[in-house]
Amino acid sequence: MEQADMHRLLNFFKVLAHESRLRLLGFLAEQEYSVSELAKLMNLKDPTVSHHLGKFVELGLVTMRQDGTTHYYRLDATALQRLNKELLTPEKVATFSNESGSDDWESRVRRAFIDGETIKQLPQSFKKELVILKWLAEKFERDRRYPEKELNEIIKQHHPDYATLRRDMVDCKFMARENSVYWRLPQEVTDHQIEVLLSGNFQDG
Amino acid sequence: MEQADMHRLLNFFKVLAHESRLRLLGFLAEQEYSVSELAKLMNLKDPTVSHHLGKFVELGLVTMRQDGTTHYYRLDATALQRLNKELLTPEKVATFSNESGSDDWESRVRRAFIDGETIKQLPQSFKKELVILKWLAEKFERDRRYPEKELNEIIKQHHPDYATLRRDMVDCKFMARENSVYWRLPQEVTDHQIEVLLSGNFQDG
DNA sequence: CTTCTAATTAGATGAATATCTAAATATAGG
DNA sequence: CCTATATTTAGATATTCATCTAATTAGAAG
Repeated sequence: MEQADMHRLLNFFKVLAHESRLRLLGFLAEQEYSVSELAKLMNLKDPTVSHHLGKFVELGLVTMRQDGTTHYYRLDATALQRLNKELLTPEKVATFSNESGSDDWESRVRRAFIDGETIKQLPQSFKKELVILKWLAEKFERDRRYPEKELNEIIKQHHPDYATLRRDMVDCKFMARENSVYWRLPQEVTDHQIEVLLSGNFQDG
Repeated sequence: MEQADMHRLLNFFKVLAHESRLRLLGFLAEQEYSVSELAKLMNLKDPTVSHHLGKFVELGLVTMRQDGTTHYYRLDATALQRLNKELLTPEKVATFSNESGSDDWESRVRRAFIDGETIKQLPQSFKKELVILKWLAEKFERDRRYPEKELNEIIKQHHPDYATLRRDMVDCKFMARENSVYWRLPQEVTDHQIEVLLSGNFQDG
């Protein structure tokens, strides 16, 4: 659904994104014209104009009526307004990334940076990295001790740079470590540490 | 004014008329992203994304905030709505052909005396000639200076009697002249002069 | 059926521009 | 000052598409 909308809009923009066609629309907005009339007015050849008009008709922006061998084209003004209003709302635009979603910020961050079980890339922003670390931490049971080697293996299933992630999880107190053995810390400890880290660090929202 | 509007709109469409950029907008609608984040998400190289973002910023659709070496981009949703509403009304579109007007008196005069790009004959009535002069004046860019020879050539493309037309355009202050160089005058100057000339001069309709 | 005119379709060419690589710039940290 | 990283700029290539000419289709009238 999003993709259909997006390609409809894309086509709309592509059709209107040329000077000749905008000027053509200008003529057609006043009254109806035949192909050859328009060609003379615009200093273009008939086939060129015909080609442009075809795109308009395909879009539903312009209609044609035939009289003898002459084809008269005119603008459908209601179609213009309809397209104009219906297509370009911020909510629609938000769906174009097909990483869509009407849920909260954390979900959006996860959807952006995690694909299934693999982290596509590490965010630049610390706040966003926290979301990823939180997700990663969930892969470890509480009340269990992980030798460094095992911890690395688990992280590697989600992202190759296990060293960075391991360090950051410790720094943010998602995990603790002693003698190369790691374990998950309680929620409150993590939350408190994050608050501290963020307090000097006002980034986006 | 018409032409400026039209080129603004044209640029707007050109910027939005590419799939990569629409998808980019999709991401930016949700939250802010850095260039490299977007590049990875879209499977494009950083310079490509930077290039697209530049166009958005130029349009005023997207804003950037810098943190260290990282540039965060985000959508200005109000700008989107503003552009969307302001630009694409049927009345505006009608001006793009610079053969304006639906079926008012001016349009009828033009249709009577102008065929395509050539003036079929000069009207007898001063009021009607004004319409033709106005049309002719549009063939010249504002903020540009035309040597008399070039001016003549351009007028000759529309009517053989360039001398009369040149004189009348100056008289009605469509154009000004100094040392055989001509340029288009601002709308208000022309309008004012026409009012003066017409005030003592009630001819037909 | 032939001819004339208007429009469309097909195919070729050229211009605009999306994307890439390489180089330049700017910022943070040692 | 030197290195490392994020971005931008420059320049090259490739693709998309506007426009043209030539050929085809379709209607109107002899």
